[in-house]
Amino acid sequence: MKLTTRGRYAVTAMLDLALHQNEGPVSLAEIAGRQGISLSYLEQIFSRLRRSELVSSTRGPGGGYRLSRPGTQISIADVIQAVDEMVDATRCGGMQNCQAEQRCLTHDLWHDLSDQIQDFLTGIDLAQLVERRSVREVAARQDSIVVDAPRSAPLATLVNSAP
Amino acid sequence: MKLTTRGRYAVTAMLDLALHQNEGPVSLAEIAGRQGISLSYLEQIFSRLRRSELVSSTRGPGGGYRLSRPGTQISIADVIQAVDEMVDATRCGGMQNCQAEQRCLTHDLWHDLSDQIQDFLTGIDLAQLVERRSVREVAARQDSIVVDAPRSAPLATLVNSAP
DNA sequence: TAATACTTGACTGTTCCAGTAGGTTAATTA
DNA sequence: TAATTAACCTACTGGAACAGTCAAGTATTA
Repeated sequence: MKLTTRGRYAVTAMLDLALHQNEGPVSLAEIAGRQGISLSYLEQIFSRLRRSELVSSTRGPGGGYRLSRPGTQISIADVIQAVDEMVDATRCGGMQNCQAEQRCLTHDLWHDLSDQIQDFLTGIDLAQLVERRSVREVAARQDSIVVDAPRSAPLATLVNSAP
Repeated sequence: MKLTTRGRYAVTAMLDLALHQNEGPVSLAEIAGRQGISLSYLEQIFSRLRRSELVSSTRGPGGGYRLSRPGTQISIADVIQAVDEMVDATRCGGMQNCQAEQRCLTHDLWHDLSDQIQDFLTGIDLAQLVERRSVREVAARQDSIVVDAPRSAPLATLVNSAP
């Protein structure tokens, strides 16, 4: 089974992206600030998300990331699969060589469980999450608070309007 | 999320126990031999299963373990919970302090996923597993091969023949 | 050209799983 | 009573992978 902080961060960050997409490209520093995730770690995560073509990036000032397709077409399973390996509860990873090259006693059980999880995560997309009341509530709270982002403290662009 | 080899071993061993219960107490050496699990590791696992009162033991020659209640009353969730910590997909472990002492953006999502998994694992008990064709097939295969389980090197004896 | 911001890769500390090793205690059998 | 069997317990270890850091590079825009 694979479901780690990295996967959770990835979904959270993608959801943040979906929430702020209308404002143009979203920089990782913004996401890091809002969601309380290490910027450097986010960079690693988005490198994988980009390779899986879930996001596209624009460089330079004012640049950042955006979803590469509508939120209705990005499932939670897509996101997790991009950053963690496939969610799979079997030991053999679906192969049937769990015990001495043969199927182990509980192979089918874990296989069924994997399907269960997979179906659940495939059945939810980013657009659905954005609509949820609980998500909107937390998002509103986060937007009302300005948090500073680490690294070289490029605070100016977040807080100040005048140079 | 917590679903490791230990949890899988525990379920497999408990299922083995359920399958051979009618023959009296089952020793860990037998289970280790049949299921290809290290004996020492099994001892650790059964120590937890015993503390959770899922199995009871008798010492001495002819001793071993038996289920402490009917297989219909032991769910897979019970077993996994006994050896791994609670299966929980949230980071905060159900508390709502995932981000700066507040609920994080995706808290509810992971909570729902946890429920999903929990329901699935709670809905299956050992007796049901015993009845499954796929289980009976593998069990028959395992019973037809007599393996002796030495203290160390459990896998080597399964594969190699003596020179 | 300078500033911005994405990109990449190497590196590190920590945790925890999976497994090993050795011993002790209790019950049975000879 | 001694030897055998098997549960019971504690400590230790190698390795993997996660979570996170650091630093240098490259592309884009003002």
